[in-house]
Amino acid sequence: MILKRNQLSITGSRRRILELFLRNNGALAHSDIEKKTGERFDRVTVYRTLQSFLEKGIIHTIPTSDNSIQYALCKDDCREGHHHDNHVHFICESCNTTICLEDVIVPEVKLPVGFSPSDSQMVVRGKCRECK
Amino acid sequence: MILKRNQLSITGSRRRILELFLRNNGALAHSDIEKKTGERFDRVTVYRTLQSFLEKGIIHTIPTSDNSIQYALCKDDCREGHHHDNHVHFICESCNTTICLEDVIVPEVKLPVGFSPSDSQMVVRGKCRECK
DNA sequence: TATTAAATGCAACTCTGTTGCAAACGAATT
DNA sequence: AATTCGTTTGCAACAGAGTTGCATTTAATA
Repeated sequence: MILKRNQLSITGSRRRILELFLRNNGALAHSDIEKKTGERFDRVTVYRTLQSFLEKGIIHTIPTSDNSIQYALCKDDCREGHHHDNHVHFICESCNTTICLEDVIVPEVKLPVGFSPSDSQMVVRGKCRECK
Repeated sequence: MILKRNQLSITGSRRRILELFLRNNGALAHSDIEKKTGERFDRVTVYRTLQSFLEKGIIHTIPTSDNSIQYALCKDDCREGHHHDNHVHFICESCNTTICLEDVIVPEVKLPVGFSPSDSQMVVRGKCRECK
């Protein structure tokens, strides 16, 4: 709630979707959100809400190999446009949850000559704490 | 050509698509393949061809943040189901090519207690050799 | 070259994401 | 509390990506 003061006007869908993220400590895909809000909002509204959360730096995206984008809350020190989500993401093969490992930062790698990196993503698959 | 002897019957689309991968030293998305084959094959055929290449371990997928799956040739020592594509992938922000950095292997990371990893993916964005 | 299982193309469909526009709503003001 | 104004929402319509069933064609074998 207080979070939203930062930037955006308070509307039903934004409140509801933000609450979802706060309660759920893992990443959510668009389809998860549609399901969990119980079809109370139009698909388009959900898309646009996620879009504005992204722009404001409230959430970040996690690429997955199965072509579904996952969204997760950013830490407080993320500001508009300027993300610090340089942590590793974990996808559990059993329960299929995507978890931000905030304390595990993406290691640097030495690239071949000529390549200059600007951003690195790392996704680890396996079994999570609960499913092990 | 010889590659295909390994597993699958030789058909027009498979030959054509495999050639594409061999000539193109970067990853290809489904749409790239449709374009580059000049609409000579049905969309469905392209999907099914990629599907069977994946199953046989001829190609592997690379997750990207923009929700498009990239496909790239595997090294020869990939066998059915058992992939060794533990290398870093590079996506150029200028020319938008995805490149397999075969020589850069994904580093290990220390996970929190309880998490057991089975597979790691790492994608680096930036400027490639040509665009720098 | 005849046979058979596999691969292809087509049609139809679902799912995901986008855009334009009118109606509804939130926030600030009076 | 009512008014105003810019933002947000929902709807309809659309575009693209991917899937499935089925009839036809084709590759590999004998």
